[in-house]
Parts: sequence; structure tokens; C-alpha cells
Amino acid sequence: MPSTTNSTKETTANGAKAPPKKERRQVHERVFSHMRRGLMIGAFLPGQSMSLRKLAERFGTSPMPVREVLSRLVTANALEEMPSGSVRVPRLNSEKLEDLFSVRELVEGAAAERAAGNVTPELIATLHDINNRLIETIEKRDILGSLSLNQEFHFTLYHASGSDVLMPMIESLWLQFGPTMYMSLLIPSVPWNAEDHERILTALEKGSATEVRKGIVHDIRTTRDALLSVSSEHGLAELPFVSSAEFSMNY
Amino acid sequence: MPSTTNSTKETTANGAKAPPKKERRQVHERVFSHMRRGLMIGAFLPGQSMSLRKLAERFGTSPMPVREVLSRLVTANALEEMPSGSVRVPRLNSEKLEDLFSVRELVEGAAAERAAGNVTPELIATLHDINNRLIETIEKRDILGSLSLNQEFHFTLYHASGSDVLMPMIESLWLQFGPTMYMSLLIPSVPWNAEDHERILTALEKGSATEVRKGIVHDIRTTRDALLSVSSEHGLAELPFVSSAEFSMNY
DNA sequence: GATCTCACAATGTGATCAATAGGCCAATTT
DNA sequence: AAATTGGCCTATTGATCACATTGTGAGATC
Repeated sequence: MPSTTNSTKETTANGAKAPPKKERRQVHERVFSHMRRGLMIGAFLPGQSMSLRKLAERFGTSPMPVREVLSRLVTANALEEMPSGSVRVPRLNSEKLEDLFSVRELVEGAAAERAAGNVTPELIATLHDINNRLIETIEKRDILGSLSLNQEFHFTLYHASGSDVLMPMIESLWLQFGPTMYMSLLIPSVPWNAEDHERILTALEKGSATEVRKGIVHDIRTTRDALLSVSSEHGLAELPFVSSAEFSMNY
Repeated sequence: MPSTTNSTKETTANGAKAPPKKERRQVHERVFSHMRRGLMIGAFLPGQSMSLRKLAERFGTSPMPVREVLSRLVTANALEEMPSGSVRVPRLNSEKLEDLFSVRELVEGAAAERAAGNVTPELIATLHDINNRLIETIEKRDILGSLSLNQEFHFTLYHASGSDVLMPMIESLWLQFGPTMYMSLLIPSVPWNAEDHERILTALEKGSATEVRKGIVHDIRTTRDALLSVSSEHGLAELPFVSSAEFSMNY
């Protein structure tokens, strides 16, 4: 029995970091939230392959928690598994993109319609605040800020639906088109504005669930058209405008 | 002697098996498919907690692949994570159940409607065959067979939609209500038949996408009513009719 | 007799190890 | 000179290890 393996990790394990281990899943939580946010905000490019060890080194941990996080993201269809076992950010062709956005209309439209039934003055005020900050970032051409606030707007609205079933679905959808969406905003010809959000807010104030749904569907369609135009014009496959490594973990 | 826990599997670990390792992820694939099928078919009861080491011993592997599989199932909302870190099969209250089934109507209805647009004679023949076998198992009161063939009927239809986005969503939904559905069939007062499927097949042959969707929605509603009646009559929370351990891995 | 406490058994988490398969680059051959 | 093949390097995968925490049960105390 080789049970007498020398335990030579007292120096390398956590000698430099994390002296107090107060909460469970501390590392896992940190890695997962960073990866999720990174995918939604464009820290990783479509086609980029994720290395277990590289990411582990980046986060200052062992490959173990990263392994679990990547595995979970594969389940959420945010990453795809290569036959070799390595995982990478999927490249979406226009067909997959259309599929993705038609499901977005279906699911997020339903979430928005439900949310309209649970609307409160506080919700409207919060959404107004988010949207105002979003407009500011748009005027400053702040891509990361815009993406972040746009996501916050949508998810705040959907959260009001009160559905624990719809929310994970929507999160999975956003993780799937996130990396591609970031790239589309890099194209100067793609305009971004918050007009659809204004329309949604008006419908919310009116209390019209149907119009809220239509507003969300229209917003999704606008985003889809932008992504598809990028896809057709630029080929979508090879768009290494930026080395995403420069952006990694900078949010 | 606190280390007496791991002395029981030195023979089963890998000494007797797996001399040829041909494919990658051999163990992972096996564990995942067993767990998925087990959840859909009632091998695990709602509320049952899953032990990493127990399951690993059951599958004859180390806890490592099991850990990853359970983590993935948590991401798919098929299992829930306790604050202590252990995972278990969720207990669904009627509120969650209603939410789940309304989303089923939305998503599976859309998948069925799309599938109707891609209908082929082969698909109809396949569905007829599945349904005929399903009717046989129903007459024999074969719970496991009925569940399996019912699932095959639905997934074959949805697969014809050709959507790589809808399919994972539907699979996640089925994993969520799977354990509860199994229990409902244990109640003698709950009738099960395949009448809805007949209606769906007729609509498919007529080529009416709308009627196909309505047929699926009706079928889902029938299932929902059965589950909810069980939930209200029997409390749904404590229904340890069977020790699921007796069924484990028997499929 | 009930409750509180302490100790032990058990579980998940993170780290490390061993082995195998895949990718990459260079050298050699045609 | 180009293509193919060989070997080296690195990647993930599955197993084992160590530790911190949780949960449980027995025993003592009020």
C-alpha cells in the first residue's frame, strides 16, 4: 500500500495565499463567477481554447476547481468539449445564432411577460436607474460597461418573473451568445442604443404584459440582426481583432 | 485507525477491470449516462442525498468522475447543492412543479411545433412503433418500461425540431421532474395511457404544426395534473414508498 | 428524564500524482 | 523542396491524499 506518500505540499499548497479558510467553496465560487462574467462580457473569444493549467495559474489555484467550473460551463453549453478532452469557446455559425435567438425570444419573452404581472414601483425605478447608467456608458463607447449594464437590465426584469426554472435557462442562453456579442460591438458599423429599453419601461408603467413581451422580443431581434450582419459581413469565424488575453480578468 | 474506510475497494478499483483503455472519458461517460437515466426513471427518490464515495463504490471507480458528474447535474438543476456541499435530489413543492410544467408547455410546445415542420414518413413510423411498445408496457403496468418509452417518444419528436438549443433545455427539464414523476406512477389512482400520443400522431400526419403543439401541451397538462394530485393528496414531501436503493442501477 | 456537550465517523474540497493520448516541431526521406 | 514520420512535450483524466467541516450519537450533567 503506497499510503505513505510524502505530503510535500505544505510549502506550495496555500503557503502564499488564503491563510484563513472561512467559507466553503471559496475558490470554486470565485473561479466560477469570474468565468461566467468573463464569458458574458467578452474576456474570451469564440474559438479560444481553455487550458486547465493556464487558468488555474491565472487564478492562483490548483487545476482542481477550474476543472469543475469548466465542466459545469460545458453542461450549460457555454463551452464545448473537443474530442481530445480540451474545452473551448464555441464558434457560432449563423444557423446556430438564429436558433439561439429564436429561443431567446420564446423564453425571455415569457419571462418578461410574467415579470410584467409582478411589477412594482421599485422595479421600475431600478430599471430606470440601470438604463440611465447604460445610456451613459453607451455615450462613452464603454463596451464592457454597456454589456454589463445591459445584462443587468435584462436580468433584473426577468428576475421579477419569480421563476426559478426560467432564470437558469436564460443564463445559459446568455453564456452561449456572450462571446459573440462582445465581438459585434467591436464593429464600428453596429450601432448600439437603449431605445428598446425605453419602450419596455413605458409598457411596464402601463402594465401591459403583452407589450412588455413585444418590447423584449424587439430588443432581442435588434441584437440578433446586429450579430447576423457581423456574421455575414466579416465571416464571424476569424475575428481576432484583439488578443483576449489582454482583457482577461480585467473586469 | 481512522483510515479503515478505503480498504474495501482495493480489489474493485482497477485491478480486475479496464486493461484496455481505448476511449477517453470512458468512466465519466458511463457514470453520467447511468445517473441521467436513473434520475429520469426513478432510481433516486426526491430528498435522497448522494454520497460521493458511496456512488463511486457502486460504480467501481474513484470519487473523481462521480464528483464531476454530480457537479454537472447540479448545473442542469437535476440535483441541488446543500450549504454543506452535499448534493441531493430536490423535493419539488407544487409551486415549483407548476412553474416547471408551464415552462415545459412553452419549450416543448415550441419544439413540437418545429418538429412538425420537418416531419417525414420515417419519423411518423418510428413514433408509431415507440407508441405501440409504450401501450404494451402500460397494459403490463411496467412502470420503468413506460417511463422509458414515454421519454423516447417525446425526445424523438423533439429531436426532429433540429434545434441544438432546445434539446439541452428539455433534457434539463425532464431531469428535474423525473424523480417526482416516477413516484406519481406508484399511486394506483393515477391513470396512465397514451391517448394524447395518438392525437399527436394524427396531427403530425395531417401536417398541422399548431395541432401538434396543442397535442403536446395537452399531454404535458395531463402529466402535470397527475403530479399535482399526488402532491396535494399525499403531501409529496414524504413518500418513501420504496427504498430506492432496491432499484438503484437496475435498468 | 431531558438536554447539552464532546468526540468520532463521514463527507466534500482542494492538492498532488501517475498514466495515457494528442498535438507540434523537426529531421529525414523521397 | 515537400511530405511524412518520428519523438518529445504537454494536455486532460482518473486516483489518491490531506484537511476542514458537518452531522451524529453516546455519555455526562442538570
